[in-house]
Amino acid sequence: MRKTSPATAGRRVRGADSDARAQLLDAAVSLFAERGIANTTVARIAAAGRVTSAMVHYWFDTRERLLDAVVEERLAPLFRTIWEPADVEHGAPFELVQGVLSRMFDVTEKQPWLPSLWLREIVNEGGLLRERALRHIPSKRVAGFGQNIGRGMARGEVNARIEPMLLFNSILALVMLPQATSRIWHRIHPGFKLDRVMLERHVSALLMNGIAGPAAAAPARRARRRTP
Amino acid sequence: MRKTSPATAGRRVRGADSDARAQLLDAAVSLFAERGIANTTVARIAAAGRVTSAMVHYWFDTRERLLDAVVEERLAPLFRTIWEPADVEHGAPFELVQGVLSRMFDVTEKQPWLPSLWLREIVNEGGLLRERALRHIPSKRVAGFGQNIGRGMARGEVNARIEPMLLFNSILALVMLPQATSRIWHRIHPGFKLDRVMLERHVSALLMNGIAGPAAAAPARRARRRTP
Amino acid sequence: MRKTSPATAGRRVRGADSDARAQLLDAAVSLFAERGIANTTVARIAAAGRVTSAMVHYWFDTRERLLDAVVEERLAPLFRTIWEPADVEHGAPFELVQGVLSRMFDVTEKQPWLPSLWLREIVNEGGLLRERALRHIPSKRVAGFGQNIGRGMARGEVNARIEPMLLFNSILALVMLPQATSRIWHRIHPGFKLDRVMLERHVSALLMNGIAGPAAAAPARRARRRTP
Amino acid sequence: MRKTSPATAGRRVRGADSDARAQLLDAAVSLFAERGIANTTVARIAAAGRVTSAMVHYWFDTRERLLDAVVEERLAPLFRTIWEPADVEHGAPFELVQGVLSRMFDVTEKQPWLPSLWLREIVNEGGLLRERALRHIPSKRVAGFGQNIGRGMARGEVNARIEPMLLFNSILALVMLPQATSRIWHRIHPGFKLDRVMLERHVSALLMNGIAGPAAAAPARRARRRTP
DNA sequence: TATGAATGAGTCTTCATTCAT
DNA sequence: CATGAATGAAGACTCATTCAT
Repeated sequence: MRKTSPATAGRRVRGADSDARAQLLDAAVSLFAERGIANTTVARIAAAGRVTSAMVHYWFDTRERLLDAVVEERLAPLFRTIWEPADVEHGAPFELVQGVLSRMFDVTEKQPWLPSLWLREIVNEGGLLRERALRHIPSKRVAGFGQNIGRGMARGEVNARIEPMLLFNSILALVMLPQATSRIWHRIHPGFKLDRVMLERHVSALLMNGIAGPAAAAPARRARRRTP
Repeated sequence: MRKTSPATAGRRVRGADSDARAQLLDAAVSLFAERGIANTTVARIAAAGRVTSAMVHYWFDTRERLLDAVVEERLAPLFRTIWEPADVEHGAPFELVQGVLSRMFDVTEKQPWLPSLWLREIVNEGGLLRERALRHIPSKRVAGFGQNIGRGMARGEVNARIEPMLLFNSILALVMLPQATSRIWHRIHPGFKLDRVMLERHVSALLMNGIAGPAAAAPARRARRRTP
Repeated sequence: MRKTSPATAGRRVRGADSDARAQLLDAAVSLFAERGIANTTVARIAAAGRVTSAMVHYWFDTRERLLDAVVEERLAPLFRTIWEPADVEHGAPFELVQGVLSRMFDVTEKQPWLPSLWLREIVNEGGLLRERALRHIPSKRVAGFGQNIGRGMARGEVNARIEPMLLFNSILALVMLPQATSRIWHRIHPGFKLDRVMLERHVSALLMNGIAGPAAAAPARRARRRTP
Repeated sequence: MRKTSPATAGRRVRGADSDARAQLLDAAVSLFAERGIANTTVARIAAAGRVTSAMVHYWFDTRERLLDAVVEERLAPLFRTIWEPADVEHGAPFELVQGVLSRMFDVTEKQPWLPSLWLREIVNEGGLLRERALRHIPSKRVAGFGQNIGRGMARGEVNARIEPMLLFNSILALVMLPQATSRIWHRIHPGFKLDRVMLERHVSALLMNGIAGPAAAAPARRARRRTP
């Protein structure tokens, strides 16, 4: 028997009810980021949303479907925000990187739970959202991003020692890890305060210089170096 | 009232038993890396070690103590390997970075489970080994590493736009994330094969150029490029 | 403190609502027969009646009272139909049996859910309607039926090897079981189609000959035996 | 992860452990007969076996597998006992019926839970063991039984008004229903005591005379009918 | 050392029931 | 009449842990 419930019926749009649902999704997403999915019970999510766990099942049917909803309604839109504006076909490598980078910072500024979730539950081994999220990651664009960098490298604009296919991974790492781990660094560097501006400058400096590299900085020399 | 068992008695009994114990630790560490600690039951670890879960309790008493053992006997030595040779007081920034970097690669080559565990269970929010591991992380050295970079920056050797306190985090990210997430990238870039040499070159290129920065890399050259 | 609702107020309000109520009772009775009472949720009954489960409670207050209603409004009338015309005091055994038999067939033809419900939920051990239904079963008549057969046996009209008190049970069994189990027999005898005429002939043949017995089958002989 | 447990490991034969398992199966089978499967919780079965419900899962893994075990280890052997000795190819109809009949009585005498279970959970609509049990019912033999009766009828040995395909159903009904419903008849006929001898005589009388029919009761006439 | 049997506490899920609207 | 939202009380199942052997 399929019950008549928001979980299965066509989604409703009117305010009140989506509120409860949305609040639960928010609670879920925060807790998942803080404690990990496997370590977060339905009851805890319910408590964070000031309802009983029966209500979580009322809105999402099962824990698994709650995970589906998290991916489809919270993560997928962010992936789109990051990737849709990227023109991996024609964009210049540096602008492409810069664009992805700043959109990632925009997104994580508003959704502070994202870094932790992305690292632990999506890309890391055994991440509990991996399969689900993969369907919403624009694989072609991500691959296209790598190829774009590769073309830039072939044209001598990009540091030849980096690996184009790994670049996005590196960006992800540089942007997300500090944000997913900020608490532990406070312990190691007491008094240290991470903010977006500082982090963005740091990452941008590392990446942009890293990509450019000595070769790109003086393409002439490389030719010369080879000719003697 | 506490039973006499290897878990509580003085460690290192004789050859045979340390074997069983060591095998269980290996199994645990692999499974934790593959699936996450919260998602790995004692029974599963036991099965991977070809024993019953009662034996896991015989050797480690409780699940919590097993986590202690993982940190103390598997992680702590690796931390020492990475950090002990680092002379954060007197070393030159670039050599320091290079050293840490290559030791991290050495270590992860032999312990492929390390990256996933490090990211998910140690540094990430809610990591289940965080507190335990923190006691074994040489906080002073890590902080000293940042200060060393900071001094390098003051001397104009290091790109002024990076953030010294964040540098080790960035190194960790660049070295570990690709290794903790390799399977998902195979899906996005089919046929792509990650190996140590490639990764080390990539990370090294990004980092070294990134740290050096335009000014430090060849300040004269940039001027030239602009003048023509 | 009890709310004003059709469930508690005097029954029979007006056309429209009794319709909804009657539909729910029909749905309930069908589902109970198909799947068993313990295996049928209020929500499922509601769905079958195209309403919400809250409406089931509106009409019947609780699940238990719904069972009461099923017995009182659906089963009891059928019991009366079957038993009221039976004159267990003066009727002749064969006619009595024949009468009960054909009324059972009449009733089950119109209410195909009856056999399953009767067997599983009324007479079988642990039947969930047993207590409720017992109040509506004309025990005296059923007992009287047995006694009537007993008298017939004493008069030599009825096979002496049968047990009068068991006869109604046997009738019930022969009439109801095939109808409550028709689907499984289709599987064993593919192509077999059970219809009322066939079943009634079969049951009647078994019973009538069975009751009559060898003696009754040749009354002439018995008469002769007596006359000499 | 598959746990190492009796539920999945190859069955053990040594006394002690099978004991606990067998006791639980016994408890299950009794409770299912008394109260119906849908109305019997795992905890209740556990309590009847003087253990916790975790132990039921230890031995049977899931409730569903417990049902499998009930069918395979308790019901299937009884089906075999009843059907294996039946020679539906060559046996004479009356002997065949007599044989099946007495084996059914033998079996139900030792397993008093059988009738209720058989009627409610196997043959009745929505019986929770139907699919499982069907795999162990020797359909060919049951069908062959009907055909045997049919051939007897063609030879004029069997009452032509009965339906051969329905005969086994009728036997089942006559044998099982009284046993599955004995408690309710005590209420209707106070002081009535059902015992095997009485029931067997009754059923046998009904059936044997029923099958034989008027013709068989006076074989002379049949001969005559054929001669003209 | 090693195991099988056992358990208590917790987790997900279902369901009858209530109630404001 | 009718519903959607909400809940408490079960019920199935899992798991770390214990213990006699």
